[in-house]
Amino acid sequence: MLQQTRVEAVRPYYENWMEHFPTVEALAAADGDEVLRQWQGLGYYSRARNLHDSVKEVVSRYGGRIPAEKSELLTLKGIGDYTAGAISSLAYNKDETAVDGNVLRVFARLYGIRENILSAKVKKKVTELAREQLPEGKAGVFNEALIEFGALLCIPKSPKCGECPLRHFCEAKATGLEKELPLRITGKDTPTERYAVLICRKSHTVLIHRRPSEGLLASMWEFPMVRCDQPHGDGAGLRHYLSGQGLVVSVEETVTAELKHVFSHKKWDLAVYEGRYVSGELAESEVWRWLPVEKYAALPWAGPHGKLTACL
DNA sequence: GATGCGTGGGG
DNA sequence: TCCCCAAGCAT
Repeated sequence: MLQQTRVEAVRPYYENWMEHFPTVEALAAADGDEVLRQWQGLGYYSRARNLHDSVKEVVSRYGGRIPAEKSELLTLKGIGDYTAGAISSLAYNKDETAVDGNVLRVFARLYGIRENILSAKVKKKVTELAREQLPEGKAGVFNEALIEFGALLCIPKSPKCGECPLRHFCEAKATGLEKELPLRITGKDTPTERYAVLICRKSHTVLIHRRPSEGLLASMWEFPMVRCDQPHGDGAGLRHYLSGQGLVVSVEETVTAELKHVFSHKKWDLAVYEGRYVSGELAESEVWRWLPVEKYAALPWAGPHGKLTACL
């Protein structure tokens, strides 16, 4: 859960998770959709699938005990160099490094590394430095201290150098680069897309759609959507077409407040998706479903849609 | 090596 | 309001 995610964001999910799946056996036996549902809203949903797969592997291959050896941990889905090192050192006190974003930042400043910390080259260099410093038999507390140090003191912006016990040894501080380092050079920025969401009601059911098992928000359920920032996926044109059919449909953009307003009216019954007419005759399938309102809570919902189910 | 993959909080 | 970015991994 903590991979690329803040502790504050994880905490409530972790607490809830441990109540639902208190043991590896319980998680291994759980239904995949239920696992995804408990992860709903946390992001990076492949982590949930990987964790489920790995825990099943731990039960079937390792008798329910998570391996201590890094080489074995690395064979599990969703466990890479950092997580393998963290489990091996923190849980079993093996002499392994655990270089995460915090440790990269700390070493970049401490050693004045003026290179992109997102590169494999710097990651390798920092791992070597950490390996040299690693106190034999104390890797667990050492790694945790490094990580906590980065999370609490040597923070990304405005590091707390005044309280730092290492301020007299820090290359970045000595050269006045403590706010410039570490260097993070990313690629091109992510383009924005706009979608219209359709709320389509038929008696006491609502039309929903399951996303593909790979890619963005994989396997999550959502309300039907159409691009509304390009000519061939125009939400306004869609509304016009549908009203010409004598149908009552709502087409709104993905703004939570607007969708709450849409839900409050409860009078829609049909929709169009990707230019194809979808009617009450639409057969239920793995992908499309007319879902009774009371069953919403049982499914994993994509992004903002998950927060709307309470409105139904 | 570069890119896709979420979400929410803080400056 | 906008931008940055947070205990990475898979492809």
